[in-house]
Amino acid sequence: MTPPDTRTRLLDAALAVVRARGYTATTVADLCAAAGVSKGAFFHHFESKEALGVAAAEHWATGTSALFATAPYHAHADPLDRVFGYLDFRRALLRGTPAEFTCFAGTTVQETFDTIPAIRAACERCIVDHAAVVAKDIALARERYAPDAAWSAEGLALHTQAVLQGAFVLAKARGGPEVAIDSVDHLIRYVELLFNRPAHPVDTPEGESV
Amino acid sequence: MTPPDTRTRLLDAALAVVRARGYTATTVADLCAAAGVSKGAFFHHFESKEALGVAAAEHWATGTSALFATAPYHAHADPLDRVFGYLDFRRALLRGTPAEFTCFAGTTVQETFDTIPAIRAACERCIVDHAAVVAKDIALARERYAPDAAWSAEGLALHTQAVLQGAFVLAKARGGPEVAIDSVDHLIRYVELLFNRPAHPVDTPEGESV
DNA sequence: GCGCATGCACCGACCGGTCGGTATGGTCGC
DNA sequence: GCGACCATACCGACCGGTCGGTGCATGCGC
Repeated sequence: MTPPDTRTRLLDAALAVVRARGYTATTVADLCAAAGVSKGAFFHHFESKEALGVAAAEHWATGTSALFATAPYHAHADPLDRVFGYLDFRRALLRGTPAEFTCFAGTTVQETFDTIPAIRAACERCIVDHAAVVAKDIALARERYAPDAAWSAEGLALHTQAVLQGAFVLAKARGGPEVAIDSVDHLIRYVELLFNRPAHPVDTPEGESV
Repeated sequence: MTPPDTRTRLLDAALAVVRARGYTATTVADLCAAAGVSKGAFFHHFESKEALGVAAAEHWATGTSALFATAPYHAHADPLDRVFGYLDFRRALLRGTPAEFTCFAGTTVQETFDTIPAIRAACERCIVDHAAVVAKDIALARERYAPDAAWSAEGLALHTQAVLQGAFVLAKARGGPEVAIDSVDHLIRYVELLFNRPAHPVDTPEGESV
């Protein structure tokens, strides 16, 4: 296991520190300290703090898309089962402190949407691209189970992301994940109602891993 | 119409500037310039930037609770009509730029939840107290129309706030209110399904005011 | 195998500017 | 003339960013 290189260490540090303290409050010195590198190394790899912000958003997208791509719910043959599997998976991730389970892109875009266009755009791609992945299974499920529904797969996928982002905000305000879990439960109930599939079999693991 | 006093001008400026730029990125000088007062005036009325943040959250709570208390949807005799009236009202507020329609408390708590406990707590009160107001009508509607429901009025009220907060995040990422409106539409559909009242009469005004 | 030139990764002291906050003095209603 | 209110000059700390320099891996002539 080779240790991550300096650039990756800085990006990982950015994800952790910014999620806890926010983008603006995070200083370059903070990131260097967290990554264990010098300021010279920072500006060798990134031409500015803004450039790091953009790169960190892309790094976040890479990490999360890998996490979801390898998640076990893809094994379901039925697309609607995969949709519920995705939601259960998101629900199961709501553990620990808010800084640990909340979203880098959502946090960062709130601070930068009006002042740093490049970072806003990078965060938008993060969220929209992930929603597009979710929308694929929703579209298949809609085609099979609700072809005449008044809502679109893309719109419902974006709504799932909105609920999650809002759940993160409330969890931060409250100081714990419970309120976020409750909100995701409402989202799951909504999807059950949309597809007329009440009380889907929750595969909440008893002996869980990670 | 007497002009607002210095303290109120600073608080109003804080709501506007922080919603656009974020709490950390907003400097005391920014606030003084926006309010048209001197730095001495600022520190006469607030002992620190943090104290202003707490006061601004309370100022925000005061303003929003007044806005919702005087909204026309309270005229409905039926509590469920008031719930839908509230959601329609929230939907109608989603106009203009994200900085104009998003929430001071939600924005600020994202930056400060892990670093400034007093501000986190003030923002939590903002959101939770507002949810409690909404929960009252939901509780009455639940009692009348869905007494055996598996969800609580308080939980559903918090979920409405989560959807709105998440809708704000997506609107900031996208740069406009459309995606937020779509998400609120999903929320309205969810409540319709919960109460078995499909396609409630939307009082979307054609000749609208404010 | 050796000496040396080259270039990349990295270091950390340093810069101008800005931060939140303070000290002091003036103005004005009572 | 006194206290509430506000203006202004100013402070030390810290910000993002720069820059001259160092250590080390590599390539190459011989």
